[in-house]
Amino acid sequence: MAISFTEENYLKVIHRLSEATSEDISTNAVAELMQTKAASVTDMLRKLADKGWVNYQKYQGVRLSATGEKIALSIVRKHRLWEVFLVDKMGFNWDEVHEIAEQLEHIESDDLVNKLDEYLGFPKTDPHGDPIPNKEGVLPELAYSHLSEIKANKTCKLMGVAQDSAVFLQLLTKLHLSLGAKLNIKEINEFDRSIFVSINDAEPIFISHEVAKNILVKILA
Amino acid sequence: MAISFTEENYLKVIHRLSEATSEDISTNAVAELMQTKAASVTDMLRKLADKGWVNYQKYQGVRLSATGEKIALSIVRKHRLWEVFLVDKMGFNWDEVHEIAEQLEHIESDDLVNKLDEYLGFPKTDPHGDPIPNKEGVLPELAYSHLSEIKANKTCKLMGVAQDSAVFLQLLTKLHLSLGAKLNIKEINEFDRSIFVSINDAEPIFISHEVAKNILVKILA
DNA sequence: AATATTTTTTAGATTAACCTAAAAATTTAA
DNA sequence: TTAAATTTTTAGGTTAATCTAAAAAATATT
Repeated sequence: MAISFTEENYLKVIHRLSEATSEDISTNAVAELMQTKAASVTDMLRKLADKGWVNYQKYQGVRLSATGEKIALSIVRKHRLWEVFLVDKMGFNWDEVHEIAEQLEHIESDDLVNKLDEYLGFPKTDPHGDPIPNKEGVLPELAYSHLSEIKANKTCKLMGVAQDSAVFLQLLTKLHLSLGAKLNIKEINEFDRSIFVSINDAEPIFISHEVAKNILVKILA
Repeated sequence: MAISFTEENYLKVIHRLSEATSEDISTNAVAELMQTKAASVTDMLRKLADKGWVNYQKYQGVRLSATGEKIALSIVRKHRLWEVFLVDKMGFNWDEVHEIAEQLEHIESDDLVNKLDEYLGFPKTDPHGDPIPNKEGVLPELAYSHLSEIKANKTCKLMGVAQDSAVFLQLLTKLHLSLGAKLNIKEINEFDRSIFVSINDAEPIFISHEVAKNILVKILA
């Protein structure tokens, strides 16, 4: 069945909200991410339900059907592969690629996506550490921790970020925090849960709790 | 001023028709290429004229304004650069890339286009031999001849095609006619203007006038 | 449990791009 | 040079996606 640009964006947004919770997704939550009004969302949810891509009962919220999930994952796959392309091949910084990938994710050609995947060397994650679904739509489970939850004196590796906003990514760049960096938690300040961290064995720097919450790490020791 | 997907396609089509003639472009001609009805074209032409992208007087046909020409050329530039990408980097055949490039040409990011241009090595033509406008929108004049106009015993080089349809390109591939091939016209048949041509000094093969008309060549000797 | 608040839906419009059918203008041909 | 044929435009609708305002349902609060 044919799918429009807008329908794809709705499925993507519902998918993204569903990752954070097992509850049904509210109309208002979708409206906020879609930057539109609740009334418009209601219309669209009815339409998506008619097409069989979501399960929706009025006043009860929405969730993706199996088909809807498949479509959403294929869009996520395209988005993340194009981000890898933009950073690795085109030389963009990680904070510049989101908007362009939002456009590229709607290009329709399975053949192209799979060739791109191969050309990029079948990457497992995008430039922000987010996992890339494979051809079958299977998302590798990465199970990372938030830097804010790591105990003092632990060593870990920066594997991803919980937020793709340009301002956040630019801040990380200024702090010399990039994917793969080795992080050693020197001290956790009781006052505001800010931390002192040594990046790649350099002099420890100060990091706010807010920043630490949005950094995903793998514990090394 | 904001431009829609559809408006871009109209400008592209008017541009393409304008290349073949210095006359004003008729509503019907646009309708045919846009695969729509004349009435819809009239609506759109009025709108494009309001935006200053075309000069249009009712019943008199349409032509691109300077601004419109600029926009059209930037779309052509994107289309052709993406075609080079698809063939050179993704490994597609020249008859498979048109539809995908029709989608990619609407991706909006000057930065990306220029980075792509550089990544591809600033190509002068796309995989069909069509010239690629530079950053400033200047189209290199290539001035090729149609194979159907070349005299017997002349040698020439296949530089492009006058048609991008998959069926035509697939036929050329079957006949071993590809960009850069050296062609030697052995004989022109008076009966139907078909010709015998040797490709890269191989045994001469038979080519119909219809095919020859759509092959662009540079005369060597 | 009744009321107040919030969320969601319905009703009715709007806009872009398209359509059909009929009218008007242009072009071709007798 | 009028009549016929063709092309183009106008008039009036349709569909997808949106909106505002008001009504209905769900949730929270006293």
